[in-house]
Amino acid sequence: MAVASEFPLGRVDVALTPRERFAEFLQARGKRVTRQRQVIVDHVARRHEHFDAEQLLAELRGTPEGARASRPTVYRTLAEMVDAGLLKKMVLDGRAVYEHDYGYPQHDHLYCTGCRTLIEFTSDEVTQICNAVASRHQFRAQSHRLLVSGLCDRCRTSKSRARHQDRI
Amino acid sequence: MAVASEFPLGRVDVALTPRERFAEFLQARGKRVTRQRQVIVDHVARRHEHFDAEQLLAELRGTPEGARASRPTVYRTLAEMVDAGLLKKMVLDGRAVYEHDYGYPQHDHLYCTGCRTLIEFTSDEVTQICNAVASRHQFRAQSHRLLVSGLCDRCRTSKSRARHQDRI
DNA sequence: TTGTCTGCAAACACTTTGCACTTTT
DNA sequence: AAAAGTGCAAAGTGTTTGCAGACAA
Repeated sequence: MAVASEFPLGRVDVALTPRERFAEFLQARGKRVTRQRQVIVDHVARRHEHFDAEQLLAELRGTPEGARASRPTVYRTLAEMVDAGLLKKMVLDGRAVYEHDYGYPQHDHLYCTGCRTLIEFTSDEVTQICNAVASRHQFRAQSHRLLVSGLCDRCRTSKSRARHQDRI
Repeated sequence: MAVASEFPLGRVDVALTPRERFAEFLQARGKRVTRQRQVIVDHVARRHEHFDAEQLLAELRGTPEGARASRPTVYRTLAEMVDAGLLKKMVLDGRAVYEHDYGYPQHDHLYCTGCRTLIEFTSDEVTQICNAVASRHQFRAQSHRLLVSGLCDRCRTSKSRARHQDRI
């Protein structure tokens, strides 16, 4: 059994910064480039791990007055960033989790149900299988999401075993 | 590119009926075999499609007086059935969706973002890839979930295009 | 100026919980 | 009789919305 190449994921060369790309997207839609939207893109661009809306909100609360945004605005802007192709959204344990999409290669995840850590991996084969299956069903595959859940080395050997195994 | 065998999914021979297996599970845990729990297993066993808690609840509302169960009981019992290995739970569009697990082969899904239909397919290769990736990361893979989303034939050609593409 | 955006508070959908009463064992 | 389960109403959680005032174009 062959498995596609795998490598540490990182930023790939892209023409525009996330901020620029978002501004472009907003303008194309007749939306406005507001202070809040910029604060959010910039902050998100600085992060490199997965995060959820409340986490982001909490982080913004810790920044100077002028660099904050309210809860509704955070939610609204995250949705726009997904539309803009800057972020990818997935639902885990009942809440939405975001990760960078812009300038990052397609990848999937290992999820440790013990410590709730996400680890990224890539596999071209998965994509190929998706396409093959889709065409067999007259489907046009637009994307796929593969989540392999289990226990990481640490959680497997530690006493504090996995809890949330039912909430994939 | 080779893709694993694929076949219409159906009930596989198993020793016990879902009702019996659930009773066994309950007894093993010192839980009681109540009228409501039986009503729910039986009803679920009769269904063969994917469903969510509110759907099930609505269906039970339409049955004779003695064959109903309250919302909390439905939610509690579905969780128990997942524990018992009778049902599998997945989260789609923000709500939990259940499908049979007992006596059914492992499979994955195509999801049409237009009409929100789920289509099952099997692929041994996916499982193999999961295991290979997991072991490379010192993970013990317990399960995986692969969702290929896109548009089915009908939705692709109809005018009413997909909406909810962001809520996988 | 014009129309969009923001933030507040309130509403939401889905799910879970506290508790007095009922039922299984 | 003892222990666990049920249903009701109420509380939660994460997320969305209506609307008046604030702001970008």
